[in-house]
Parts: sequence; structure tokens; C-alpha cells
Amino acid sequence: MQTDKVNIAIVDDHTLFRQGLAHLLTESNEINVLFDADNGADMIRKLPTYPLPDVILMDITMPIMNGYETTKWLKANYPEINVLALSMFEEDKPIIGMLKSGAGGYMLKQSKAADLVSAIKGISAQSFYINELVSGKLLRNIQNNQPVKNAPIGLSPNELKFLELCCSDLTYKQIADMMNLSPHTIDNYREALFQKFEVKSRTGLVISALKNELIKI
Amino acid sequence: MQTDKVNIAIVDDHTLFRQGLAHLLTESNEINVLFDADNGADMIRKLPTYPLPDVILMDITMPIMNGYETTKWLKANYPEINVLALSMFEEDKPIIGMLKSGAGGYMLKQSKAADLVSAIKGISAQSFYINELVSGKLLRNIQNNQPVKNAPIGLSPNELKFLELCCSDLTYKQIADMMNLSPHTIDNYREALFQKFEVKSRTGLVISALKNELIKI
DNA sequence: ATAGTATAGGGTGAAAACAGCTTTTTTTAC
DNA sequence: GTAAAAAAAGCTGTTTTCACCCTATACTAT
Repeated sequence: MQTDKVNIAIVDDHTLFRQGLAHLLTESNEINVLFDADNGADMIRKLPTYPLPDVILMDITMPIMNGYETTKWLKANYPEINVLALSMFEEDKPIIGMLKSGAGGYMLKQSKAADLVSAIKGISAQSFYINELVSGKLLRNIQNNQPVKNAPIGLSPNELKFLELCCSDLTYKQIADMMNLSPHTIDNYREALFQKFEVKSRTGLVISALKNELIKI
Repeated sequence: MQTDKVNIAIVDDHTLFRQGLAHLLTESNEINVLFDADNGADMIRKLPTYPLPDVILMDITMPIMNGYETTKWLKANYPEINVLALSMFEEDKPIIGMLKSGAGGYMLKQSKAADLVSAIKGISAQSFYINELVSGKLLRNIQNNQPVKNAPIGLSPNELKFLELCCSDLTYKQIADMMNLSPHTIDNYREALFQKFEVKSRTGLVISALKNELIKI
């Protein structure tokens, strides 16, 4: 029955979670964990050294290469591999963002193991797995006819750098110095990000960026 | 050899992590996972229905009843149970805080499984497990002779409530309204927390509170 | 009784953050 | 080479945050 098992890989930066999940899924006898990786770059390195997985479980916030980038890379280079996003948060933007990046499903880390196994089997058979979490977002997105509202947030490299520096006790003036930019330019970044995240304060921005898995503390 | 195994319980609010970890540790053949729980209150409810564990793996930030409270409760009611704290962050204050609450060790979720098994066995045999992470903090704490510096942060119920409301797009004025307090009283809370966390801005406060595992977003 | 302590509320000035709009410089594309 | 677009910088004014100093009340420990 080995061939009937779904072959998967796990990409997540928390070793205990990654390995624990691997054991948990292996025990289900329906899933075979080929390998696991610390982040996207690690996955790309390991991918050629194993049989091609049917499904890759993908964390979003990771050092070096995050889930969005890694999923896009997979869709460009291995479109036959299905990606199932795994996240702590159920915000609109990361869900829509991971789906747009090419993920076929989105599960919460608060899920039960049986549900995750169902999702993996579903996505392996049908290339997608739409649970209530995802279908709800998609439906509301269509019904409210807000094509931009829940769009994933695209940031320039400088905006992302700024966002990371925002998660600190630094003033904007200090951030400007650190980025070798005028405080006025920092003002532009701030205003752009406030609009993108629909917030009105730096604190709101930071919380929102964390929930949208764009930064990691 | 069943009786030679270390009996443990796992308290953590992320189901997949908790169950994954349980399977991972069970496979080591040196550890027996008696039960797991969602948070401190859930653990208290389940504790009488199982044999007493030797060690409890304890997450810190959890809904309803967090790791600090739960560890204190355990030390008061079941002092013979050893607590091993499990956290994502290596800040001074949660480490000192969990040790002061009664934990016998502190491990990161980024650890390798083998190291966690060692820690569990160590704490079971000796009632404590001091790794480099913990010993370093303790040593620096002594050497620098800063009895207060790294002290865990104690908050009044109102301060905690304020801290949670701080993690948002709300202004202090709005927070004051929501807490039915004068903005001046909110000012007092803010100043007290800025001192306790050694920060100078609301953003710094929020990041610090997250890293110290006092709040959860 | 009263000194100590924790909590709530008050006022003011300065610094930082926020908002909006304009201009210059640099990149990019045709 | 030049037009369009994007990034960086400037200007002005308002709001919020931050810092510091103060008073009042209520609880509590000796």
C-alpha cells in the first residue's frame, strides 16, 4: 500500500513543530513524509534529492525565503506539486495571498490532525482543498465585489525593510537614518503602508503586518 | 520497560503542534505522553483523570490561563510535578519569569527533538534542567548584580487589559473610553508599562509584550 | 490613628506621529 | 532620447503621544 500513500514535504522554521507534524502524519498510515525543510531556500536545495512530493505543507513566515515566494517558485518550477498553506492566522490577506501565489488550500495550525490529513488527501486528489475558512473568504470577496479590498499586500524591498524597522522602539527619524533616507521619504513609506493595510497608526500597522505574516519578530 | 519511561503531559494551544510533539516524543521510546491540554484550565480539569505526570511541557502564551499562572498553580497544588517551559522566544523576562513561577527548565520551540528528550529526562531525574540558554541568563543576572533588571513583569489586571487594547489601531483616548477610565489614568498605565518594559514608544511596548509572551495576537 | 501603597484623575509643554499636497530626482520603457 | 512612472525629498499644519509634575481616594498594615 506504500504507493497509495500521499507523499509530502513540510516547510516550516520551527523544528519541533515540523518534526512533530511529520511523525503525527506518518502515523495516519495514509501519508508519507519524504523530507522537511527550514525555509524555502532549504526546500529548494533538498527537493532534487528526494522523489517529487505530491503535496508540500507550507508555513508562511520564515527566515530567508518565506511561504509566498517559495510557493510562487514551486508553481513556476514544479507546477505539478500541490501546496497547502499552514498558518496561525485567519486574516483575509494571507489567505488570498497564498492562494494567489499558487497554494491549493489553507489550513490553520489550530486544526485537528484528522482535518489536516483530509486536506492533504483532498489537495492531492483534486489539486485544491476548499474548507469553510477559504470558501468563506472567496465567497465574501465575490459577493461584496471588492476586487482590491482583500488583495494580498505587495511591498517594495524598501517598504519591507521599513516595516521590519517599524517593529521596534525606534522613531521614524532613527529609521530614516538607518536606511540612509530623508525622514520625508519615510513619511511616504508610512503613508503608503497605512493605505495598504488600512490602518491609522504605527501600532496598527505592526499588528496588521504580523497577522498578515509579512514580518516575524 | 514501561515503568522506566518518563510520563509527561503537554499544555499548548496549537493542536497540531501539541499532537505532533506527542507523537514525536512517543517515538523516542523513553517518553510516555499521558495527555495533552489546550491551556491551563483544560490541564487542571484533565489532571485528576490520569496518572500524575513526572513532567509537564508548558507553553507560555495561551488563552484563558497562561503558562505563568498554570505553573504557579502546579507548584502550589502538585509541587512534585516538574514543569519544562516551551517558548518561541529567548527574552530574559519570560525565561526568568517561568523559572520564578516554578519551571525547572526552559526550551525553545526551535530546539531539536533529541535535545528536548534530553531536557525531559534531565528534569525528571533532577527536577531541573539548565541548558546554555538558561545558565547564561542566570549567570549574567548574578554577575551584573541586577536583581530587578531582568525580573519578570508583573501586571495588574487593568494594566494587562490596557496592554491588550494597545495592540490595535485604537488611540489612547479610545482605549480610555473602552475601559471607562480617564485618559489621565491611561497615561499612568502607559508610563508604568514603559518603565517596566524599558521602552519609549507604544510600538516598542507592543513588540516587547509579545516577545515576553504576556499577550497574544 | 496613620504612614504606606495602589489606583484614579488632573494639567501642561514638547516631541513625535499623522495627513495632504508639491517638487525634484532617478528608473524604466518605448 | 524622451515620456512616463516610481522613488525620494520638501513643506505645512493638526493630532496624538510622551514626559513630568501634581492631587484625591481607598485600602492595609502596624
